[in-house]
Amino acid sequence: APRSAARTPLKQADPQPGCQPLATPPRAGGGPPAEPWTPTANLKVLISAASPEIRSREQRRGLRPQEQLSGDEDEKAQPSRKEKSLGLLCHKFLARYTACPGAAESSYICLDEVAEELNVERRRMYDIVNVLESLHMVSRLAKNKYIWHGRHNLAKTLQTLKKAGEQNKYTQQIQMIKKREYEHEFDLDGERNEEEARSLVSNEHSEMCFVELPGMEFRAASVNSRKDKSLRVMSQKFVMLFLVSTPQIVSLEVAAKILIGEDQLEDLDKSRFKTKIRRLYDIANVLSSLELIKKVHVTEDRGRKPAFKWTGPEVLPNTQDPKLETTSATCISPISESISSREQCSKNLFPSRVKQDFTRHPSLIKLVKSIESDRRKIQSAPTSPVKISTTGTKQNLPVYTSKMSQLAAVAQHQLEGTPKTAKEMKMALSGYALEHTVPLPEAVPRPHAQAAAPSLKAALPQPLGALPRSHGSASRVILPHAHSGVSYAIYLHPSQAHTVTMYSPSFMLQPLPCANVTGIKSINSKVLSEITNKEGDRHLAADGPGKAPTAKERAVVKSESSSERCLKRPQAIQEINLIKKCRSDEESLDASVTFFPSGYFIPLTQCTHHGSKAGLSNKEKAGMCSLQPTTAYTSPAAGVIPVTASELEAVNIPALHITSLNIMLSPTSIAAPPVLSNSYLNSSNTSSAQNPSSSCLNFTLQHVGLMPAGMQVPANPVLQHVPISSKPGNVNCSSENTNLQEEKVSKNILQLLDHGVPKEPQEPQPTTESFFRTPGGPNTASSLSANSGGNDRVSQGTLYIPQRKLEVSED
DNA sequence: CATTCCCGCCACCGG
DNA sequence: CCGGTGGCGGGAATG
Repeated sequence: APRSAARTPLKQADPQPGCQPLATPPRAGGGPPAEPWTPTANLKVLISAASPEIRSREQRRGLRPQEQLSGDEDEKAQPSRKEKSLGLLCHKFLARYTACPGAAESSYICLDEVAEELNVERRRMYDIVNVLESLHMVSRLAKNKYIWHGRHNLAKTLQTLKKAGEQNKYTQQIQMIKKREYEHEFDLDGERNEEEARSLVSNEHSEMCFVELPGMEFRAASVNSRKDKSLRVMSQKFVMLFLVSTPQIVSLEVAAKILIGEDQLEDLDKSRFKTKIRRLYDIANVLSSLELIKKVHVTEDRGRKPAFKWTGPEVLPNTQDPKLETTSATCISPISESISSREQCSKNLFPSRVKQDFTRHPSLIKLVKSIESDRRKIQSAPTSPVKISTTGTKQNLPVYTSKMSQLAAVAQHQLEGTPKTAKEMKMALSGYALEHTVPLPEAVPRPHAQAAAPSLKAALPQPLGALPRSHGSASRVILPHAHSGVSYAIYLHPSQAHTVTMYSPSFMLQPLPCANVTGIKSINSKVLSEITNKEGDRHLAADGPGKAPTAKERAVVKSESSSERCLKRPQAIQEINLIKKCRSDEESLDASVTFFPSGYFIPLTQCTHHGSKAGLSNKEKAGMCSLQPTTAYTSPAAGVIPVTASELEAVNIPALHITSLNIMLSPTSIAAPPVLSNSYLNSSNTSSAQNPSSSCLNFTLQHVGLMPAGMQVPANPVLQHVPISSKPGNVNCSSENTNLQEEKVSKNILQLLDHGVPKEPQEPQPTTESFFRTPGGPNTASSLSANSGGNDRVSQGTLYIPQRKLEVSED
């Protein structure tokens, strides 16, 4: 009995059209005339056309009661629910901004006005804007104002989201859920154990964080408001699901489960679930209006369930522009990030108790604080002398340039307006094309080319970029982004913030569609392949579900090529060493646990191997104490793993970015082909004998989150092999310390840099490659096919999912 | 009855 | 203390 039902039935308070315009709604009489405003208006028309009859019928009904008014003709009609739908509303909204070619003004959005024009309550506007914001199609400027960006950043955003999704292991999570379902159905109730085990393992839902783009990160301090709450975040996650799943179809049910912690028992949360679904519908409606997804029905054994299919642009891992180099990946930039020490967290949306169990590992991070203020200043001075070096990335500039420029710029390009007709093809093209084709806003000074475009695909690491300027309290993590070297920031939930990590892109192995493995048939494999072809060989590796061999081959190729441009591994190593020196030893161990390149949470259990409990406690503490000056500082290099350098190399974790420090090495080298990773995983279970390096890899993977610890590695032993710290206790501390120390650390680091660390490592290094080729290494992937057959739970590496017939019906 | 999802109360929160 | 935000869930409209 939460909120009582005070629900008064007065629903029609009405701004109703029928009545006279009270306040002069702008659109006073305008009922009938379709909105003139947009050229694209047609779309909406069509849409609305959807169910005319119903509406009409409805109308009459409505009129009857109290009428009197009908004096006039207009049939303004009553609304009919459909006409008021969010989707339609969203279309109207989009129409407004979408099509305007040059009008700069159009780029500003004033909620009130729009609400009025569209005649809807303000509340609804928030729904729309929030999801648009999650895609970075708009950003909030100030109180009632937003700026329209259109699809400019869409491609980047999607890439980022995809990456994030991969890091979150969404693919696996989905799998898991499906599996669970399956068990339920069939298996009577067979193994409960399994379930439990699973639950432990999995769930890492992580975070609640909001992924941001560099250019628009600002939210002025003041302006920035509520911590990101769900809708925004939920929307991003939802999108991530599409991007990572192979048939790009996501059912509401699954999405809801994932978005919820999913960890908890199900029963009780019926209501929670329901609410989640409701929200998803809201989001879905908006996304549909954007033509990013479309509703379909998935028919599985158990009946058909509502689902959505991604119709947006394919996300390509990256792009091209071989121009890069310039900025060579490496950059050292002083970043400062502030973590808000205090937590501002009040409540979390996702109440998962489990949360605590997870340790955060953010992708890159940074936590420093301080400089932030500078940044602000900088803003004022465009040409500020600050040399943020950021060499590579040019994005910095833009950043401070600030919104103004952006705005202006943005205003200009809006294209998009893809009219419905051409749809898909167009869509795909447009998305992509637009992105690339369209120059950034002129206003923004874009220093040279974008960062190099790694020819590799997504899998590759990207050059790290500059760091983002920080902002206020929210702690952000930056993700280096692929092309363009743009960095993205992720806002972490405050509580999690303290943990720092290094991000190494290399880790992002993509889980890759394991369709084969799972046994799920991808309906559209054809489609995929087509796409792939289309795109050119370039990106395919990542996505193609193709057969292992092929994929592999490609992967290999890629890596090679990539190697050229890659980073200088040696340097990286050196740096690392340096760091190590600096840092005190004790931490080292933990560090390994705590920080690892992937972002997001990893269950401590995994990390520690067993001693999760302790970890928990620490974690909590960490949160609380946020910053106390610690005496110890050591290095924050925390990210460094205790593993020896050589080992690291072996593992291919070469590039460590020490974000906190601001020293970033470009990861480059890595390019671990997704396929490989996959296979590797599989193989792991299978073969017990692994060479050290492999174990290392395993370890790494687990930590990273690629592999759920429990699942993949059959025996814990693996962990043991790893040279990691043997001390159990340390783990805990690390996070805490890290946090505390960051500031110091960063300083130290900087100092170091000044002194002797090579700043611009440019030479390419041959490193990574070798790793891959190493015999015994991951390459050996035999396994893909091997496992698929058995469905037993045993093979943990892969979840076996019964093949179900999946039919997608269009609607 | 089931699926969709509109509506708007009301808790927050920054100013 | 106010007004913008936006979680949230009842329950109406639709299917």
